[in-house]
Amino acid sequence: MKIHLDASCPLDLDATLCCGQAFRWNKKDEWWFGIVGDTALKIRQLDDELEFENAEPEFVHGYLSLDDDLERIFAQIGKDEHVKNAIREFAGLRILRQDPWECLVSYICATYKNIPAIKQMLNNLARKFGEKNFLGNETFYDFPNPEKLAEAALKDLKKCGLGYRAKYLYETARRVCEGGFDFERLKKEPYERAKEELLCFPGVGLKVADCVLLFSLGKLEAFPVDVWIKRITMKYYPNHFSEDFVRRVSDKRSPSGSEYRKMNEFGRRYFGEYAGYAQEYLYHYERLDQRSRCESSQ
DNA sequence: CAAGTGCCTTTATC
DNA sequence: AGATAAAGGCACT
Repeated sequence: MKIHLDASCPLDLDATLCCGQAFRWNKKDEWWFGIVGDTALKIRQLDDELEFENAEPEFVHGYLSLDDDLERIFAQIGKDEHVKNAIREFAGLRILRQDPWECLVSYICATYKNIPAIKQMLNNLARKFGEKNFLGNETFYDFPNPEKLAEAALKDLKKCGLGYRAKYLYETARRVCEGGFDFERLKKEPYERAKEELLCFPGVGLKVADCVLLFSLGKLEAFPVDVWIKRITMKYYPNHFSEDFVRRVSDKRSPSGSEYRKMNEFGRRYFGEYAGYAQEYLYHYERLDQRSRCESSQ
């Protein structure tokens, strides 16, 4: 199957799948392999052609958010040279529409971990608790649904490398099952309301909630502030804060709740209704930039 | 190769 | 309210 991308619908598949918003994609040769819901997917991009196996075009179109109007989004978030440079570099990075449950679990696990370790944990969970799924000669595992994880023993979750996060996942899975928690309903709630509900789950703080809102609930105004975004904000946008605030926040690793709220509100006010896109472009740009500095110094 | 640092933070406790 | 510490373990230098 193929989807033709014209100039009005840019896509950078590599940036989209490797920028750290989703953790279960792997690239082998030209092809990306992943599993979305219960659909194992093989996909590649050749210039303006998107080629894939095992899914309908509508499904791929939706997952990749090809209907997000990037022209309009760039016009709104392109407030300064920092974002504009990032847009120039990889225009076509898109926010995926992930499954909310998988996304919630992913970011509960992601706290205080690096991306390779997060991938490892999620793969362990899928291998241990997910259903087998085949595509060609390859075996994939679905991401385990709430029931599967709610049945899991705490020690088996720990074996997946979750550490102290295991008990948060254990408790969250139970609450989602018992309450029949409806993520689809959350998509219809406004940002603040949906955020409040997510914050009730153990292991979910302000940052994790913002990630789930942005990456799976369609709240493009969400502006997650992790260590990178904190550094970026203090480095490029210090004049939006008091000198004292910048000094205090720059010195420590993670912000307090009120400091988080200040940076989060800045992002949403300054970048507007698509602040989440600005966040992702800045995040990816800064990380690539640092990686290239490392490589060139070797 | 060992040891140190950092990691898309949250929670408990003072 | 606000600061501080503790919580796996893996990856990278």
